[in-house]
Amino acid sequence: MARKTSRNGASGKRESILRAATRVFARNGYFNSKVADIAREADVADGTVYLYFKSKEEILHSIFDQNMAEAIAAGRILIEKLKDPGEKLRRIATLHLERLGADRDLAVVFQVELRGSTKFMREFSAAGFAEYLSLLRQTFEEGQRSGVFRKDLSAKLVSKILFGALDEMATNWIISKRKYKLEPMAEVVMDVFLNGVSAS
Amino acid sequence: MARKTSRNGASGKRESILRAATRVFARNGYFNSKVADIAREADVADGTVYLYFKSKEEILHSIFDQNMAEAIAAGRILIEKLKDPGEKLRRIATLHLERLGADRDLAVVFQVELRGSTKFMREFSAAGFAEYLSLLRQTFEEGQRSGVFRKDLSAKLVSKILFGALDEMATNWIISKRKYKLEPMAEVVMDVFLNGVSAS
Amino acid sequence: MARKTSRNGASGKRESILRAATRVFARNGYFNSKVADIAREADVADGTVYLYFKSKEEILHSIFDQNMAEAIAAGRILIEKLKDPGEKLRRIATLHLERLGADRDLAVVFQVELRGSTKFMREFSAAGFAEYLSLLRQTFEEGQRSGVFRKDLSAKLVSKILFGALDEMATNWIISKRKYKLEPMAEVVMDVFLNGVSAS
Amino acid sequence: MARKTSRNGASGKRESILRAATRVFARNGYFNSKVADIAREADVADGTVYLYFKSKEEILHSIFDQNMAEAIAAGRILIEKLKDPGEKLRRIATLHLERLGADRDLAVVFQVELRGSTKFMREFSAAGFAEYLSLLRQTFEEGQRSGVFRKDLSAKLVSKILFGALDEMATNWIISKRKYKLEPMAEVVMDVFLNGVSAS
DNA sequence: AATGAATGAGCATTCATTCAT
DNA sequence: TATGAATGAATGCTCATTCAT
Repeated sequence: MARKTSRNGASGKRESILRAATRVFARNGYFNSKVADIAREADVADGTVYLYFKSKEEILHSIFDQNMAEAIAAGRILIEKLKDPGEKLRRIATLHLERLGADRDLAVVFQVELRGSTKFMREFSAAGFAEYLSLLRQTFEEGQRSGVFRKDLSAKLVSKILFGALDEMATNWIISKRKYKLEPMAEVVMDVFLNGVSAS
Repeated sequence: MARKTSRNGASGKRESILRAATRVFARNGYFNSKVADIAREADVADGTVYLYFKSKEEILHSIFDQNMAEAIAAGRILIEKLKDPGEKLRRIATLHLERLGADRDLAVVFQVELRGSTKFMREFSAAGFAEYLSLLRQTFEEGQRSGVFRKDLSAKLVSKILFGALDEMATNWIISKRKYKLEPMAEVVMDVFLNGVSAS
Repeated sequence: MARKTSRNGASGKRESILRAATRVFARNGYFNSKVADIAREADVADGTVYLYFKSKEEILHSIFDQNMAEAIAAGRILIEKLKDPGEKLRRIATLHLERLGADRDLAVVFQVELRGSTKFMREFSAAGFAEYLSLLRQTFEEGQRSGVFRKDLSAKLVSKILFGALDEMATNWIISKRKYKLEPMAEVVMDVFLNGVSAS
Repeated sequence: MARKTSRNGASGKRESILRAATRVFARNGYFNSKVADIAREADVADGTVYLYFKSKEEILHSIFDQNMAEAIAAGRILIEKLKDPGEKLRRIATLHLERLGADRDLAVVFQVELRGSTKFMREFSAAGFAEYLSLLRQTFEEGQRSGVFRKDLSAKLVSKILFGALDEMATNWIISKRKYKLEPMAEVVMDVFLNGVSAS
């Protein structure tokens, strides 16, 4: 038991720093956050941060990578058993806004802090983001093949349109002064989207 | 005459700094750009920048404000004479991507550099951006009243969906390794969008 | 006059930092000296140091380069009019210990702080130091040609022996607890040295 | 037996760390060498270093102390049976350069790394170095009494001159780009030196 | 004796901004 | 208006040392 706690304590420290960083970045912005702030929030010494991450920037990237990987994995499992491509996209869209809506700090980091550099945007594009877009595109193409979606549309472009719409919902939710649930927005987006891309 | 030249010289210097800053921000990112870089690029002394702008941040905001105001004004003129709300939206969308597609540096600043702070995102929301969304919403509502657009949709949400889709087109164009024209993307977006929101 | 003061003030700032650094390095050692200490001692802001020097290390190198160049120039002038090579070496040796003996801080930097890195030792060797050794060697060779010095000795080795002996005098003077004049040591060294290398 | 092995193992570890440190210091310089580097090179854990040495600085001092003590002991044995003071000094000088010439890493530590701090230079002076100089001085005085060396010279100064000359040979050997044997330099130094200090 | 994870003090350098000229 | 030398606050990262195991 003690050993298990110890083991958890060890790997838990990495997680702890990651969660602390998400809170701190969301609160102050990436550039205004000091590594010392993150360390204090995670209740570790400054130097300890560097036992788990090479740099402040790597922390930011790790937040993205880890969450993106989880989201994609969750999405794949969710649609695995479904047949209807439209329904699949609906589930993915809902999951997208559900996850961000469940953790405002994470949402701020994803919608705001991660966007501030061309450098990151390129890696962002290259890494998990491309895979996410790819998941959308493949599902759309499936629908095109099965005849439920218009074949005259570029699946690639269409998936960007869908992503852009969802992304804007999330960003607006972040900066909005009003409190509302993010996840239901998925329905509206999918209503317009599916209506726009359906065959016949 | 001398005074007029002087006036022009002065305002010309402000413009010159703004253009220089756009290039520098696009090249190095806002946080990595030094005021001294901007001054050198604009061919003025460091201190001169502060005769026209209160801070480095104000330069960034001015780039946004000025371009946003121009874009909205241009958009209003463009749709003034048009009757069809769908056509109006199409023109606005095309203008949106046309302007960004015509100036990659400006596009980088708009799509990347301006996104990196919650602080700015809020002001961004408060200022010209709200007005732009409002232009989209009013035009959509016009279409709802005239019966061409579905009345069961929230105009506010729908305008965000459209903006998000266009915004994503622009961002992808920035980070894409491939060279292509941005402006034609407006057609595809409008195709899906109008199909999705049209009544009947 | 005011302009002259101003001009001096400008270039004087560089000198001022150099002198301050010599004092600080001598007092605390190079590695324990903070740039902030140097700035305070020179009565300028921390950042001002970097208007005149690229790095802390460059300050150390500049102290060496500048003083070495001065010493060599002074040495050349001193021996210019002399005929006897033995007398020339005697004058150089005296100047060597005179200069170091006149400025204990400078001596500490030369004898101790500059020696602490192979990196510097190589540059040290490559730069002014080589020129100094060369001055000794040429003078010795002159004496060999004129028949006053033994021809069976390697001028290069002999000049290192002389330098080593003088260098050790200086180092011992630095670390000695007793107060004594450094410069007179030159006589003793030259006595043994000239006696050791004289022909016949 | 087990205990003896254990004892050997233990003291062997101390030696191992000392040798590792000599390599590491020679390679990177004292200030750029991390205790972790030394530990890795010695194949022990970081903390283990502190079971044998109080601090990083103590390691450096131990390298000096241990080698200096060995060198002096070896020197004493070497001259024990000799009669001629000149021959004694010759043997000591040769041993001096022989030892350094046999271990370049050790030579780098002795000639470069140990010189970088006034603090150490003082202790350096106080400790084994003084004893070494004293050995030279006593031998020289022996020669003065027996009439082979000039009586008008200060034995203390003369021993510093000899040390300085040998020291410079060693330092030059370290920083030289050319590969050559260090030990033969002793002959040349002794030639000049003995010629310079011999009576009549 | 040995380990190595954790600590936290310490610092060179940058750069937005000011202001005397 | 324009200059650019001077300022000084601000911080990511390193690494010698400790100590619980």
